[in-house]
Amino acid sequence: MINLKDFGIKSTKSRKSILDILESSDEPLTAEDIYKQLINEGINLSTVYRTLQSLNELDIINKEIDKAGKALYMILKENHKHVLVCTKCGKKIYLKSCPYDSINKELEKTTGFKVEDHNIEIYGLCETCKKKGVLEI
Amino acid sequence: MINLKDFGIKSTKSRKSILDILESSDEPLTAEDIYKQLINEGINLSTVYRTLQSLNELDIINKEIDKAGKALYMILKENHKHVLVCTKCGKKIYLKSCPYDSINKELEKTTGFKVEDHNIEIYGLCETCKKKGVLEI
DNA sequence: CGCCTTCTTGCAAATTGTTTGCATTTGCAT
DNA sequence: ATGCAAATGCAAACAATTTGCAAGAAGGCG
Repeated sequence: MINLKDFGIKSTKSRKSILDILESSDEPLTAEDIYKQLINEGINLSTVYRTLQSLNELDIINKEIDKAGKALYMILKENHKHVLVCTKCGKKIYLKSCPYDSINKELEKTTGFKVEDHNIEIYGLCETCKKKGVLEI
Repeated sequence: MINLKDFGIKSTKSRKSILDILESSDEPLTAEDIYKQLINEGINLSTVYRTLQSLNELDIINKEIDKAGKALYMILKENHKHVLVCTKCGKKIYLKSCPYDSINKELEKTTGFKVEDHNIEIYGLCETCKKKGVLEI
């Protein structure tokens, strides 16, 4: 469990709750998602946004923008940067490691580009939908 | 040059202008970008948005969301789906083909996931910035 | 060519997600 | 415990995008 004081910001009830939610979720969450889980604690939506911004600046969480333009936030452990997205049922399979590392080295040679980081979303059919697909034709 | 009637929508002056701009740009554009290039033609911003939505639904253009949450649109020729992004100067190098195709086959075997499509952004340093970086240390 | 229906447009107002100003409250170093 | 800087709530501001509606244009058909 992260201690926010170590990061130079005050450890408040709101922040701890928000961090808690992020730490226990294995899916990226929107500000709204988090806010809804906190209505009973009386935490303001602005506070959620401001906290998420702080956590992001401190590199405790990661911020990305989804296809609809909404911001998604998730804890930075080993980051889920490689995702298989099923185009039929929407299921996401998060990969633990990058299957492309070897190719990246080759890419560096051929383009002269030094690879530092990357995000990959692969679209396709999960095992279930793949099977169903065959039956439906 | 695309004929919009073939796609089942009316070919209006506004739409032709917007399509023209998209066709002659090799960079993704925001609705605002396009709108600014059309102020002298008196085209409304809503029209730009509505046209972009139609073109996107017809798969004539591609829509993606940038880090700031703004929508970027670009013509779908051979789609620039593989991009090297320089984290220093922001330069983008669009790759013509996917360097990972071989690995995707392997991925299909190990995860049972049928790969249909993917988007890749690779972050790093372009050749120029890579050299500068070394000197600055 | 002109008419008619249907699709498009302009305009202004609404929506959505996110940010900000300010007065009040809270954490926490001393 | 006390004081000050940092954090919060609230309401209002914002920016990007969407929508309702009335007016205007496209293009199929006679």
